[in-house]
Formats: sequence, C-alpha cells, structure tokens
Amino acid sequence: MYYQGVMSGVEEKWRKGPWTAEEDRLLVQHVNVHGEGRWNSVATLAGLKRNGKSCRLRWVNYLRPDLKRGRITPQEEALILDLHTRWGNRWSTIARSLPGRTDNEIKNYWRTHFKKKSKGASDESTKLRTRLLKRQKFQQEQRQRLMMQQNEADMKKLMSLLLEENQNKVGHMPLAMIERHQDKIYEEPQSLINPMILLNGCYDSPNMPVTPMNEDAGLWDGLWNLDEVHGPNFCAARAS
DNA sequence: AATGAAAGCAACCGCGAAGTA
DNA sequence: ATACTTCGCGGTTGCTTTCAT
Repeated sequence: MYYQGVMSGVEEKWRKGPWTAEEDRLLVQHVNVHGEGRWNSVATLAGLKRNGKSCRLRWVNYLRPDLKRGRITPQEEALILDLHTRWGNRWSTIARSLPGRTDNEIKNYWRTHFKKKSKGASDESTKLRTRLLKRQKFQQEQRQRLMMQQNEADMKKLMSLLLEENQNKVGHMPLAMIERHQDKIYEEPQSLINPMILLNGCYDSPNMPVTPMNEDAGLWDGLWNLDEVHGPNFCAARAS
C-alpha cells in the first residue's frame, strides 16, 4: 500500500505520505536558518522523520517562498506548449522559463491538459517543431531582405549626397545616416528563440516585445496553425 | 442524491550526474 | 582512480476533488 509507512503500526525509519502543517513549519524554519542544501542532514537537524529527498521535494515544490500560486495563465500555457515542442519532457528546463512554477507543476499540467488531447503527441511535437524552424528561417530572411532594402536606399542617398558634396566641395557627411548605417551592421537580429514572440499570434502581453506579424501572417496560416494543437477554440476562448 | 469517471495534484521511486573523501 | 554520498530529474502512483449521468 502506498501510505503503508504511515498507516501501519510498523515503525519505519522515514515517514512517508502527506506532510503535516507542523512538518512544514519545521522544514521552513530549518531552511530559513540554515539555507537550502544538505537535505539528508535536514531530517536530523530539523527533527523531521523525513528523508532528504522528501524534504527537498517538499521545499522545492511547495514551501519555497518564491512560488507562484494559482492557475496557469494562458500566457504560461502558450509558453509551456512552445517550450515543450522545443525541449520535449525536460521539465526542469521548461520550468526555468516560468518563474515561480515548478517542474512538477508543469509536468502535471502538461499531462492533464495536453498529453491526452494530442493523439500521437510525439508526432504532433515533431510537426510543430518543424513548423517553428521554418517560421524562424522565414522571419530571418524577411528581416535580412528588409535590412538590405534599407541599406540599399541609404547607400543610394549617401552616394548622391557624396556626389553632391564632391561637386560643391562643401558640407559634411550626414552623421545620423552614417550612424544608422553602422547600426545596421552591428545590429543583433531580434531574438529568434523568444517563445513569446514566436507565439504572439495568441499572446498579447504589454510587457513583451512583439514582432510585426500582420505582414506575413497570411503566409504563415498554413505553417502555423495553433488549432492543430489547441483545438479550434483555443485562440477564440483566449480572447474572451 | 448517489455513483462512477475524469481531472488535478502531491508525493514517491529509480536512475544518472556531480561532488567529495 | 575509486567508492560513496548527495542532488536533481523524469516517470509514475494513488488520493482527493470535480463533473457528468
């Protein structure tokens, strides 16, 4: 039986099963004084009959003060979906992108919300990842095209100004334009891996940068159909 | 109102990596 | 270099709550 250690009268070295309020209090008190780590010694030092693993798990998943309580938000959900297509079941990696959420929480959320819904989840994940890569490539090409067009225009203007300057032998180089041109050379392309940006079709946080989607949104309908993952009402429901 | 199914979640387990003596 | 310990991760289990009939 799962909770045999608790339920039966047999004395075991370590307690198992649900934590009591008193155990929580002792663990929090201990961590506040001694800090995290050395979990195996926590049991003896804090007067808990729990093994190190259990203490660490309880602290990490439930008692840590920086944990975010409450439901997963639509933004977080979108992020989880995206990161899962990228990382697969590497829950701790995914959790690092969601402050206040634990790997266990995300894992549970994924299993209850998406695992069953997407029949052949791995196939779906592969498809999504392929689409993601295509999209990234397309966006990068778009940016390069725009950048080249801009540079070309700048160069034309620059050349005509230089020509003019040469003819007049007066005036000086338009500094702002040169700076802009230099900026273009050193400019980092906008993050290609920021999942919020990639998902901005359904994400509209005011705090996050958003790439202009309207230009090529139509082109991406075929490659980026979230309905395949969330079901047809996903974005509609989110909007409401 | 009763009951069975599904969903949600806390907690355990096994394993491998990293750290230490 | 090796054995041992500790830590962290992912998978799984089973209890509780919620929902549908």
